Amino acid sequence: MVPNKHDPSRLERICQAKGVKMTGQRRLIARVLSDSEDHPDVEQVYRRAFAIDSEISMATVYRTVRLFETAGVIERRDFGDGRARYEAARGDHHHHLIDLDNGKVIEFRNAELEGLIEAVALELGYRLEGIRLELYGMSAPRSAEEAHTRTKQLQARLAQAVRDRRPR
Amino acid sequence: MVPNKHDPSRLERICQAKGVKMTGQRRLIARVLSDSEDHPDVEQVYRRAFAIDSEISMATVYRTVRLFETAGVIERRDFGDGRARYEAARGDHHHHLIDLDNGKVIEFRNAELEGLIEAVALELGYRLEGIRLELYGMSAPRSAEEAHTRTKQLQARLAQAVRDRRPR
DNA sequence: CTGTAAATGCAAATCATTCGCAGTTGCAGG
DNA sequence: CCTGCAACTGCGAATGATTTGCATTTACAG
Repeated sequence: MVPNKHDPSRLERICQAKGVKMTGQRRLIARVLSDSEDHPDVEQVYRRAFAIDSEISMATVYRTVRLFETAGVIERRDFGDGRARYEAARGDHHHHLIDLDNGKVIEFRNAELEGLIEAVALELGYRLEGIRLELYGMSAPRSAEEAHTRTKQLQARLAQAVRDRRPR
Repeated sequence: MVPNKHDPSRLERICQAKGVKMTGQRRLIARVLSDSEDHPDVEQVYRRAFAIDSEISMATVYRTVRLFETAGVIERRDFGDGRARYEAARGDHHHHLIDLDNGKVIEFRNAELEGLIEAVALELGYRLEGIRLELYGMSAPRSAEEAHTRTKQLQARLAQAVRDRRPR
């Protein structure tokens, strides 16, 4: 029932346009990344691809993801947990806010902020080539009660973190 | 000539105040980090410590640096080159601008910027707990000529980077 | 001075990622 | 539709940073 000439995923089309040679597994990875709305690490990409077609290896995922990145088709992210995350490259620069409660990643953009950052770089005598901005925050509580609960949770979390370090 | 009761380094004093148990190698590492004005990685810390007293192992440096970090005495940095850097924790938050020409790290601070960032977080419904901001830039050329040279260098650099990926 | 918990050194183990190599495949040119 | 070869893939072994197990040493309270 699956059409032989499957319609290419968004990223596959972009690869095509950029002249990146496509193969079965590259198409698959392109599709997985096109369909992902989050920031999967390589293993997640591998698992999602494997679920569709088990004819793929980690090595190829690593190679392909690297290829796509240097081709500018996807972007690498590093949220400080020791493994690379990827997301489809969109035209805009956006930044990330990581929710310390649940690890969720919220994307945002702000022209004023960007302008100011560029100005700061210029002031230091530099032409800005890249920004890496991540915010870490707790979703603001609506009530004092909620705030209290949250504070206790945070304390517990921090104590735990101190105990077994090396966040996963 | 070295006094037996050596005067404690700044970080050693802070550890003391925080109740971190000190030993010979911890004192040594505290001194090395106190004296470092840059952002050494673990191997550099090890080398600098080893140069003073070879009675120290990498494992201990790793463990101590981890200990100091969780105690809030030093801060871990990650400039995206795959190894952790450390610097003594100062009271202020500051950010880093990495010079793409020579890898030098410039520190800066900007209240306006920080305020704006906090506002952005708030706007998203979050209380800001941490910021990670790194700028990557090329030192701005003073002349058109210099600009041209620089552009060519950049192109060569980029081409090279594309070729052998994995920045060191 | 002594006992014990904590710290250290060493080497082996982990973890994410890359690489070597032999076998497979995509596809330009016939 | 065939051919040939460069490019691609899978596998497992190699890397590089960091952590850990364990036997030994050390700090220091009693």
